[in-house]
Amino acid sequence: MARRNDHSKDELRQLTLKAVRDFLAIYPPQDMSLRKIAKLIGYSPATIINNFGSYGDLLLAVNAETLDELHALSASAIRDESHALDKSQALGQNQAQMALRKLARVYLAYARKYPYRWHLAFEHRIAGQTTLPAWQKNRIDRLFALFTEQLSRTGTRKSLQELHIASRVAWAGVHGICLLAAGGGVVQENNATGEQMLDMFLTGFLQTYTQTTQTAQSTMTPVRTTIQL
Amino acid sequence: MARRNDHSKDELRQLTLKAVRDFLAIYPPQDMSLRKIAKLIGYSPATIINNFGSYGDLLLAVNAETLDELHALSASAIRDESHALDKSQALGQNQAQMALRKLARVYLAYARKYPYRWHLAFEHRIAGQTTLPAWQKNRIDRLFALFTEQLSRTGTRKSLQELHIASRVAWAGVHGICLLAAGGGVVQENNATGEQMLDMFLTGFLQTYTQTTQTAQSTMTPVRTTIQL
DNA sequence: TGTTTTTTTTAAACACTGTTTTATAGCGTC
DNA sequence: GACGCTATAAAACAGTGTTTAAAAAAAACA
Repeated sequence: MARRNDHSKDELRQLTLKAVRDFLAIYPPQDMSLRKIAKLIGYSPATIINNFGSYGDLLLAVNAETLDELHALSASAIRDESHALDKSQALGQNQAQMALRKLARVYLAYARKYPYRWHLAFEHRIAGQTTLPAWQKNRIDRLFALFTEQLSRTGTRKSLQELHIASRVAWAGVHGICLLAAGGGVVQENNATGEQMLDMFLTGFLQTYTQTTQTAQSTMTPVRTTIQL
Repeated sequence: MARRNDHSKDELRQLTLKAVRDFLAIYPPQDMSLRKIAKLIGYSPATIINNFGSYGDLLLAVNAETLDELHALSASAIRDESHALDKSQALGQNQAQMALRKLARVYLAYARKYPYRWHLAFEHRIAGQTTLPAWQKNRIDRLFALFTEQLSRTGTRKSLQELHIASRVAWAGVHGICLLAAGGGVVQENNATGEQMLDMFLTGFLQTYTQTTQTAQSTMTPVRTTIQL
């Protein structure tokens, strides 16, 4: 009915986001609803919509937080690795490889610690929206960039295109393994640990990536035509 | 109100499943609803629920179809590859590697052709259900088994545990890349083609997998402690 | 100070959703 | 023909996100 002035616009935003975070710490996204969050913060559903635009936009804001947090953790983990100089074989290449492994482990640890929020961030699609907003896409790209940076530091000469593809492959592999290891999805793996899978993947990937030079593409499989089902 | 006897129980099941398939050929899963499907087949919502148990169970049935179709296509693609004897170097190992590459391409082609159904099959979780039914889990395991089979045919001696992990890694990599290449999700990649990414992934994975023997695990990264965030 | 304007908030209405209940129309059986 | 059984759906229910309209408090202005 009337204005309350209990919280400022920004305070209410933070209050709402925290409520969602707390909810997703216990319950999966499909159990969440606008009205439940509204009740949790003691405001009406319409108030949340006024502040975020829509329920979908609220989820998008939560996802932005999640991606930011994941990025921050990843970046700091890499920074730690870069600063700790490996005395046994003080080579930037190996530092880069170690950084990539650490990156992968941070991903896995995050997906395990916040499974619902992690899941929501990577699979939520807005109802009518076919493409997600630019500020969200930038956050995804920033995550990719972490992989690209470290791969470029491995010392192997690659074309920009190859580097681009390699970073996507690295990310996709890590993501797929996290999906399997962190559960929450349809597929789930219990017999193999996520760490084992990540190690096997990165060992194979990095070994071939660092030994193959730009010009010697002959070790790569020849291009084939797309399969028609 | 009254019984119509237009279709038998099984006919109605097939009719409903086809309606869902047709719907998902055009519109994404989040636009679908029980009532829309009911209207599409000319029956009431309650009739569908009587036949499938719930809307969630209907989706589960659709997913079963999807997984069956994907399995059938994969299996036949592998069979073709196994029968076509490679005359240049008629070795089972390379046949297995080629089969794995073909497997990956079938996955990608399927995810591209039926993005919405593919997405639904791998990310749909029933609301209250924490674990999916056994008959569905078996279908997922059957997909993994295709990877396990081919990996075991590469001729490299591995422990059962290692083979198990490797098949999961292979699947996860392929899945992650399909997620990226087939779109539909939050992340999407346009600059790199799915085929390029699959080739790079499998080349790296298979090269290391086939060269590393069971006893020589020294090339693998030493086990580390789990990261605490 | 009193009045107007603006802003914040919500209650209520709306159009949906999946599900349950209840009633009924048709079929097979005696 | 009367009986039960079964398939079907209409209606009711509890929930969803969103829009509309109204009201009250704060801010701006006189």
